[in-house]
Amino acid sequence: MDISFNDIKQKFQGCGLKTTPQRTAIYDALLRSTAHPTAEDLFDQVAPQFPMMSLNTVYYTLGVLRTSGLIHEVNIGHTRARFDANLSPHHHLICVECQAIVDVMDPRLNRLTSPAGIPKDFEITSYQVAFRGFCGSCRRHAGRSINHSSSGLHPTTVKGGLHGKSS
Amino acid sequence: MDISFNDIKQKFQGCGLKTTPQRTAIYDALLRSTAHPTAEDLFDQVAPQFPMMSLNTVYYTLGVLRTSGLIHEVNIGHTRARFDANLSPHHHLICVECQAIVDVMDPRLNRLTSPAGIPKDFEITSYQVAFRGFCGSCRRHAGRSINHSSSGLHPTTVKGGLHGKSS
DNA sequence: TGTTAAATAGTAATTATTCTTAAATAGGAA
DNA sequence: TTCCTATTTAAGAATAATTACTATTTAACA
Repeated sequence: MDISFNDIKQKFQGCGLKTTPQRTAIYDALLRSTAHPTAEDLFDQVAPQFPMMSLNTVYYTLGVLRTSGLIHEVNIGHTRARFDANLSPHHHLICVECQAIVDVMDPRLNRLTSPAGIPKDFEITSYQVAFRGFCGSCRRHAGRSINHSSSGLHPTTVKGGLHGKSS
Repeated sequence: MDISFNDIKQKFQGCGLKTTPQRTAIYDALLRSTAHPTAEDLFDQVAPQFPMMSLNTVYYTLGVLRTSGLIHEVNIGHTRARFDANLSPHHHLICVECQAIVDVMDPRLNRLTSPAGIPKDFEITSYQVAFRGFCGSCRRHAGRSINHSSSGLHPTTVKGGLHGKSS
């Protein structure tokens, strides 16, 4: 996920965006991260290089990048927006304790077929699976043992498909 | 999805909750709805019966019901929380234009298996698929024709499983 | 190099939600 | 049935995240 300044400049130009130092730094920070940072996370990360920068600029920049399709907004809970520069189709694993978001790149999840029983005139343009649970450190901290049956998930990966046995 | 006052009373008692008129009305309104209303939606719906009620009570009540496991909070975007009294496992279809949320009950979606490539110590407790797109009325209003290929979804439902052909 | 539309930074405003507190009340005990 | 108490309600204040407004600055193009 390494990218040069010129790559970023080209992407910005391709979207008709000016290449400013702040914008470049924010987008670069997001490209380097897999943690799905908040606007404030990015501000904290970039602010040392730009002592005059305002949090507002981060929000504005993220809005522009999102509108241009260079980044995605990921929402887990309604408290704050999280951002992601990984545009390849993927899904998320969310720790309900510490709110960590981990990318799930299993390509089989990208082959779901249209669900049954939905309005015929609804046009689906994308979908995402959000897996929720407890990350390792939160689980250990709480003294939880793993109990896969509670998820409704099959404990092991089934070769060749995402479905379990028909019930 | 019809439920009597005594059913509600029993559910509240089972969770150690007092059966107050406001709480009953809020939960009843949520049970009758499939629109995944916001706290304010519910307030508007219930307020005529309780002119003195405050929005605060709705928030408090929804918090109590959620903690008791009687309702779920559904988040689409970070702007506001939406609520759902439908506890049976299901998924959602979200209109990115008008923010409508439609339940997707296709049982095949409840049989996904553990995704590959995730940390071994992460315990998944649940998952949900969020399908995004344009509902009929928003699509017609914007003059969009249906283009299923943009979703990565197979246009037709494949009998017997959720996966498409292996590529 | 000059021009201009876009971007930045600072401040204020807005929105959704939570906190605090006092009064009211449901539900169990006497 | 009446009393007691913890819970619930309502009202207003407070908070957190985000957006709006505006003057200044700057990147990109001519």
